[in-house]
Amino acid sequence: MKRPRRTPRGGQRGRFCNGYIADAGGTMELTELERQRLEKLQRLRARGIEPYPHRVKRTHTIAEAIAAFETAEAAGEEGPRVAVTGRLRSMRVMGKVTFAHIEDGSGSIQLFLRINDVGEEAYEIFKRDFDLGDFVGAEGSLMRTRTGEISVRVEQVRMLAKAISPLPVIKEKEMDGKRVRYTVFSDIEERYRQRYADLACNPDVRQVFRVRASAIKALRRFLDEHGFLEVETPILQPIYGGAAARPFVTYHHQLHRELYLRISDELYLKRLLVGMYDRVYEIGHDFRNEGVSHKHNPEFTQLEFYAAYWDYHDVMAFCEQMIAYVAEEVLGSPVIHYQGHEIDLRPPWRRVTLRDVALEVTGIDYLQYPTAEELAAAMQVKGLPVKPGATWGYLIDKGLLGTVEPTLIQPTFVMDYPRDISPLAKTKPDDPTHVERFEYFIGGLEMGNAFTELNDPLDQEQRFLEMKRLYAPDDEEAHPMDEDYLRAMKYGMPPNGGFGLGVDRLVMLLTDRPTIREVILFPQLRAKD
RNA sequence: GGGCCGUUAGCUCAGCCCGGCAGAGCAGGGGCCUUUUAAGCCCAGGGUCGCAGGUUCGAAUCCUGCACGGCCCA
Repeated sequence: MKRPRRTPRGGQRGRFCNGYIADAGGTMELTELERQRLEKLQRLRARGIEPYPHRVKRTHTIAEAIAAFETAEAAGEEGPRVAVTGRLRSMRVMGKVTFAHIEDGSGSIQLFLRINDVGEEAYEIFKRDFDLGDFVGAEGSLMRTRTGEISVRVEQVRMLAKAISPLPVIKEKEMDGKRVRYTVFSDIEERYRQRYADLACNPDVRQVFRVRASAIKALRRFLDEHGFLEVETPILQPIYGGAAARPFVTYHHQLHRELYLRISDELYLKRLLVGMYDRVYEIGHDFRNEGVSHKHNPEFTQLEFYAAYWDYHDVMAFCEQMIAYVAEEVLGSPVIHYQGHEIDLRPPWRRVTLRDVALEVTGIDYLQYPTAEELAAAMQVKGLPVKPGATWGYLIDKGLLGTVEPTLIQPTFVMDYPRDISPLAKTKPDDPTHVERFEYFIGGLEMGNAFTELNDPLDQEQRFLEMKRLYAPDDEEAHPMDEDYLRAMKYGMPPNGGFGLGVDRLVMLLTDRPTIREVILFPQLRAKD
């Protein structure tokens, strides 16, 4: 929250020395450095130079300018004349000649300004009133300097947008072909709170979100090419469902009713199968009212798809192809590196039942302990975490699988889950205590969840009723009864396989980031103050 | 929810153990410098030491609480 002015102008010392950005009663407090820049801005205006002009002359992006020079050079021609624009990144003033770098979205280029070329007045203004971080335009011919760097021999330089606040300055140097950085903006909290500043001075962060965008594009392309229809379903829902999670609640004033922010897309997407779309998918945000951690953000991006006439084996085969395709498209290889591990995403992935992998890692065969009490006791003997009052399925899911999860580095399908934690999945034909469900893990992270979807309305109704019995009445993680969903299913839902993917986690994997906040542009943070 | 660590200049950090004038580099200001690239040299400036209490003649430093963040555990 902006605070009102604390003390009258003039008597203050320190960080917020001079109050406000304007005398007109603005509320932006200024630092010493900001005040100096504001003075420069006012000096520009006093000379009739608009620091925020409406229109810009630009003939080339910086990358285009460099390419144009190289073409001309190869043909033995003079360097072409260009007008380029960008953020001022460095300035080396050496008396009557100044070197600077500007950067745009395509790259950076050196400016070479001589007092003889730009004129005395313009040169002095540039030296005195232009700062690192300002957006500027430069016009002139391209050339190589004595050290061989392609540069603009500037004839005209213009202010395009004055920066009042100083960005952290990045200094870097080429050493053995590698870039060594000497100053950085690395305070994690401030990087997230001021992501714009993080992006403005950390090119590797910009790259993360480029990878993110191309991963999502690749997912879409793969699904589109396989006959899936992209749809949009409600985010505001009268009944939440499709996952075990606590929802966010909001209120519609005109309708006088509470609505929930969706925790998954599942029940609406499956309604569409009733409506005769064979293959549908949605990529969007789900919201879960839970704690934040290195792998959880309350708002996250999920891909879900549903395919009629598939079972979970078909989904597995499709999943491993899709993920390998995305890695190949985005990184150029299906073999990736995550947190020091080399991970091979090429199909086929390992397939193992939950029972077997839990036994392998924890030494507990949960079928030997058919009640929650027995299982909890066995887990305690092994020193595994046990939540008091947890159901049998919950113990298996959070306790056993939670222990297994970090060990699953290479892509792994963990199959066949207990029925009571999977109210929307079809039971196994030969084992009514388990369902045809899998979760898949890569790099020690759970990436998603899928099943042969339950399409028997009578069974589905039983499952909803069981949830009511198994969970405490106030447990919001219990799956609520959804009458309209049952009504849809009663019209006939084709057999189908469904699939979910945590897109943020996939991006973590592809960008080798250990925390979800590194791959979400504006992650949720506590309010400061 | 618990444990540990962090919060000092615009940025990155030292100082804290053992209390005694708040420091460095970069950035910014003034000066010199017409091919530099972490440009260089000279000069001067910049701080509510996260916030609130306590101990003390005296607290960035010791103690307590709180806030925010990080790591680990639940």
